[in-house]
Amino acid sequence: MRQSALFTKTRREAPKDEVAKNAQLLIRAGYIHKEMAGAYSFLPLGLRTLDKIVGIIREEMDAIGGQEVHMTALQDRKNWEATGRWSDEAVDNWFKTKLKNGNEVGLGFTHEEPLTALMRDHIRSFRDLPASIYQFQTKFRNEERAKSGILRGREFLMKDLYSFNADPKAHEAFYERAKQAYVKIFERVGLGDRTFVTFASGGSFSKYSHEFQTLTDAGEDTIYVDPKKKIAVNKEVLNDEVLKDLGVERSDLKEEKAVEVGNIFSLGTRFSDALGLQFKDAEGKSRPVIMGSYGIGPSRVMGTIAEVMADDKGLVWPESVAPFGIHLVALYDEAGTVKKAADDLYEKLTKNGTEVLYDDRECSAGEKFSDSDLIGIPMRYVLSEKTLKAASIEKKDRRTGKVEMIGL
RNA sequence: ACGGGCGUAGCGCAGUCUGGCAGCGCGUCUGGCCUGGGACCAGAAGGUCGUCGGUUCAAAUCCGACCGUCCGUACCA
Repeated sequence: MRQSALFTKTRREAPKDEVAKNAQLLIRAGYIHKEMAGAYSFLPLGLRTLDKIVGIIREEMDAIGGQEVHMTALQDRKNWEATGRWSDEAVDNWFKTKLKNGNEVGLGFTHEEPLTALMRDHIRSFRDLPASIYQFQTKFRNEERAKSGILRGREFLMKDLYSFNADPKAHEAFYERAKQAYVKIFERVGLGDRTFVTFASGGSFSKYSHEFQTLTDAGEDTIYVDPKKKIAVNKEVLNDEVLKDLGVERSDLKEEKAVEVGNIFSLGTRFSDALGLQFKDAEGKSRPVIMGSYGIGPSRVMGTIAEVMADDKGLVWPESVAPFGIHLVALYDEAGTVKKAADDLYEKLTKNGTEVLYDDRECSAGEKFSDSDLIGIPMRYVLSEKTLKAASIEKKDRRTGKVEMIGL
């Protein structure tokens, strides 16, 4: 991509209505645009990064047998009335709207109800199990107060997978695989070191659920981390019994602020009972399907990476999610020699399948460098009169700042 | 939902206390000069001072309501 053609512009200052670091940097660098409080559009750079995160999650979900679907955001109230989650008393952050005929519909904040209802058409027998279905979906939550940029919006992207098993044992086995897939996802997007499997309240069907919490002061959750065992406990459930269950000592725990980037939990038969999702077992007996739910917000993950990896100059993306692999910065000379060499290099790299953002703009070196730092592509190649004389390219690592000269 | 802050050019702000010509910086456009860290010089364009109402000879400025937005607290299946 030639930067002169990229429609987004960087800006020197953050808009005054953003305090959250992730939103400030992502807006300044031209990744996102704020539409209103808690609702952000993704621009070309931002969409590329979001798509990389989505791609990683998709690979890991497919690897554990997940099948992707795309459900509707509009929700039929009858599924939600069946589980008692339609009323505003039960769920206080519904977005609801009306059809022309006056019937009320909702905008989905999660999809247990409609998917359970959908699966009734496709699960009849134990032979139809197990199944695990997932989607990437825009979710709507009518938060009383949006905050923290893309870490907590009213509209956001969510990957939600739901598992369907014949018995608790099969469910537990899948749950464990999903947990490991999540660990892998957070490693791959560059958050592995600071993301902890965190024990949280389990609801009525299991003792615990598991949250994936990334350490950052920008987070809203307080967790207690055992760094040696690489596990954590959410403050909400911290007590002696839990400590005993997990085999950790209170003295080993450190209090930390964290953002919940993922959450998995067992649903038991709550939804299958309420919506009548049953199957015939080998003896011909009808039994409810055992379910689980597994969520990750890709947009929140993106904000979290921005939050924890950035430095004072701007964003710093891990290679796996960066919008481009190389930022080619050309410092043009009068004669046009640098321009020709840079154009050639850009063509060559692009043909090889390398994703290159080529700064071919007619502006000062300082501006190009500042923009490059702000945008945060992991590797910067500089081509100038100076480097051409040595028939070389200056290669700089955005994260470490390490510079080396490589042959052109 | 409660408490607090903010709303003036595309962006960041001053001006509001004490009513009296709509300002500055960045960005944009023109021309010049530059070209390894957001350079410099000259010129130009750009405004419903959030909205509605009130007070006044006169309102960005005072009063009221509303809207938007941020922070904190509460909430977060």
